[in-house]
Amino acid sequence: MSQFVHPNLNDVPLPIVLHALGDSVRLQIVQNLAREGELSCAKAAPEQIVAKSTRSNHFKVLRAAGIVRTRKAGRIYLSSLRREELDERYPGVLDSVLAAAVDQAAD
Amino acid sequence: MSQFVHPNLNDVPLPIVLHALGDSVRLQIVQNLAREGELSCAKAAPEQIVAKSTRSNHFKVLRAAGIVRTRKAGRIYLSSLRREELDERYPGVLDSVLAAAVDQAAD
DNA sequence: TCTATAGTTCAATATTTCCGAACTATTGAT
DNA sequence: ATCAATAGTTCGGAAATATTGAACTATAGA
Repeated sequence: MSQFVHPNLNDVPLPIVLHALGDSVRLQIVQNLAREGELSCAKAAPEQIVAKSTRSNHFKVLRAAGIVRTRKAGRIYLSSLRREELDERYPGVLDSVLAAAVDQAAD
Repeated sequence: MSQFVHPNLNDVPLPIVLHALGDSVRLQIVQNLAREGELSCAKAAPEQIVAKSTRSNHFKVLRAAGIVRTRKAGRIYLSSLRREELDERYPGVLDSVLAAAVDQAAD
């Protein structure tokens, strides 16, 4: 049903962004999107890790934080990072987080 | 009782750091410490905002995330940012967060 | 049209966070 | 020495969040 709401980044306070990034599953999703570009929910966060409904909720959190944009393509939902926008609003934050996350990846 | 535990930053995963920063009260504490240097708990986070016990817990979270170091001085506990260490472990993260937080401050 | 797939929503449970109350330790005054 | 005040911690329960399975929606393909 719902076509998703993607907030204007000016309306997203910094703690919301950091909170969204401050979860290992979501951070992994963000990393995957950074590495691979647009991905389906399933590919961005394999279901072994969390239940399908939890995963869906993680994407909701990421969207609400302005970190991810999701569009529907057939029966799939493709998400991608809002990199430039985010970098304009909060310069360096996403970049440094992604750089820091690189050496943590355990897959 | 407890003399505080301050983890080695190598033992602190990135999501823990981001989670600690992803709360408006804690972020404000961090900003205050960045601006003023070493501060007592009370000065870093005035009690009007949250209960004393909550504030105490926020500091515990910040310590566990390796963001803050606390030492006892008389009946006061002085906390300060672990800036250099944090910057060595996660370059740019704290700096960009502090820079981004500046224009958000509402006091 | 029937079945499978991808994801959402909902309601219940599990986990976290927040708070007040009781406690510890230190200081300063009497 | 004792008493009162201050700064913070710890604890247990209440409030808020997160996670999950089950039921649902929508699309695609046979």
